[in-house]
Amino acid sequence: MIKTRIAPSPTGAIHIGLARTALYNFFYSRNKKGKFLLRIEDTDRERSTEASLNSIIEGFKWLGIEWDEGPFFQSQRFGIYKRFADKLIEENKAYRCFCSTDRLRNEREQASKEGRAWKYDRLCLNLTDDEIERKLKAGDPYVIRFFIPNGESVYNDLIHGEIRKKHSDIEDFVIMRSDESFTYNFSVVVDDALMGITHVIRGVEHINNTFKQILLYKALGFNPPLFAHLPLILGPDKKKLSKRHGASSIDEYRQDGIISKALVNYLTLLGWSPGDNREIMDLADIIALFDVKRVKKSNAVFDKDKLLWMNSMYIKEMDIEALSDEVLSFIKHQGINGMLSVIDKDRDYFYRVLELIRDRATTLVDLIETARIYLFEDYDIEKKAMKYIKTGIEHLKLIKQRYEALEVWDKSHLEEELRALSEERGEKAGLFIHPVRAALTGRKVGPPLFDIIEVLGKIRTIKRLDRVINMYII
RNA sequence: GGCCCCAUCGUCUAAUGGUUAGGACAUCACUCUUUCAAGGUGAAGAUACGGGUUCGACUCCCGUUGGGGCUACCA
Repeated sequence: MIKTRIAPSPTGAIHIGLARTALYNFFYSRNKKGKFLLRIEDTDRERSTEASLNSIIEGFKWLGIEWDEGPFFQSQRFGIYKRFADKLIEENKAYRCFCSTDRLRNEREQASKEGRAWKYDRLCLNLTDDEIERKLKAGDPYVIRFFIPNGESVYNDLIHGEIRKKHSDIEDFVIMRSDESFTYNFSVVVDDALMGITHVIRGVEHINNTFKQILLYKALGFNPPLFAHLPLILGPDKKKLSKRHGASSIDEYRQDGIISKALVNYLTLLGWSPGDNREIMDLADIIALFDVKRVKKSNAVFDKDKLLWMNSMYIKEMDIEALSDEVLSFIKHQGINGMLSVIDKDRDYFYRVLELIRDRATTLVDLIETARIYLFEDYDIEKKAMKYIKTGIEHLKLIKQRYEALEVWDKSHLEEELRALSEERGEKAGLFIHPVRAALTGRKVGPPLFDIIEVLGKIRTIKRLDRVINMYII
């Protein structure tokens, strides 16, 4: 059985790249009927935070990502790593290094100034047992470095094919820090091996690490898993997407009123496509079709416009109940006051309002702002709408009288009545239509007028017309 | 600098070595229409460059250029 994992480090909110990697791992495991696990890589004590951990878990849940095992925490597994590190030292596959960070930094700086490459010079490899013993006794701080043997490594990347690298290009990297915590490359190998991960799917920035890790797998006596390296998601400037680019965490999109299904759908298509021209796909479709073999090699620029378009498609085409649920949970998540009780009072009316306004909304924020107008009677009247009202005040009075007397309240009767009135007066229907929309919604533009009036119902309509007319009586 | 990865419209992408190089977003035009959208129709828009291999190359090989990533006691 295959097993994949997502292994975030809790040093910030879920950014777009992490979300997509998680999604691909999740899809792949589901497609292959395997398992998917969550592991928190909190070996960096300095940067890991509880807040970040919570927002990652909450974010994955929002995206609909479900893990079968975990979360596991690397910070709780140092004992395990220690055993394997000790074993490597015993077998002379790793060694203690007492070099000061100052010396290392100076060497590196000097080398880069002279335009030459530098890797650790193995000074401490030549230490005699006596010297090591003495330093240990003196309590000198040390790190453990992994000894890179001579040779070359090759592996077959599921996306990129065969990639090779000479060991002479890899340095004896640190696996245990001087504070006895373990570095990423080491803990990730021990964990992936022990947890039975069969497929490691992650960003291309890890290709170089892959060779270090494969060497570690072998030194430790484990079989390496299969690797698939995903293309990067870039900002508009074609640099790796980051905080610099504005909204780079999924939380920001959530707050902007993006529906998680739309975000998932969009992210899925950044680097992968099913091969036919399908774009709008639900989770079941994606899982059924997903395969890492179809993942692109080249990086992709994140296009917010297309995300917004996709979000608007979801808003337009979702079941009305599902859309309502999205709106409700958004309101709760954002802590918007006063709306929930009004919606609950008349759920059917809310559905009709959503149906009326959904076509014109791009985000949940738009949707809620517009819904407000229909839900509350104290809606504001925009300047542009006010102009229509001013010039059309007499028409408003006339149509109000007619509508008060109207018995069948549906859009065809409403339209008939208004058109009859305008014809009687030899005027264009627009002279009525525009002021009425302006009066009823406070907006110059919006849905077709008779749809608005039908949804509003007779009571609200008359009340709203009165309110506006009265503004001019005083 | 060294190592590694990548290269189709502005962007996301499709194309067993044989297609008028397809679709989507964005843009523009037309259409529908009481407004604004949506929808419909259409336009414009790409194989980075140079060499090979081949009857035939977006596709395979080499080089150039360009872009990106990594180069820590971060992950």
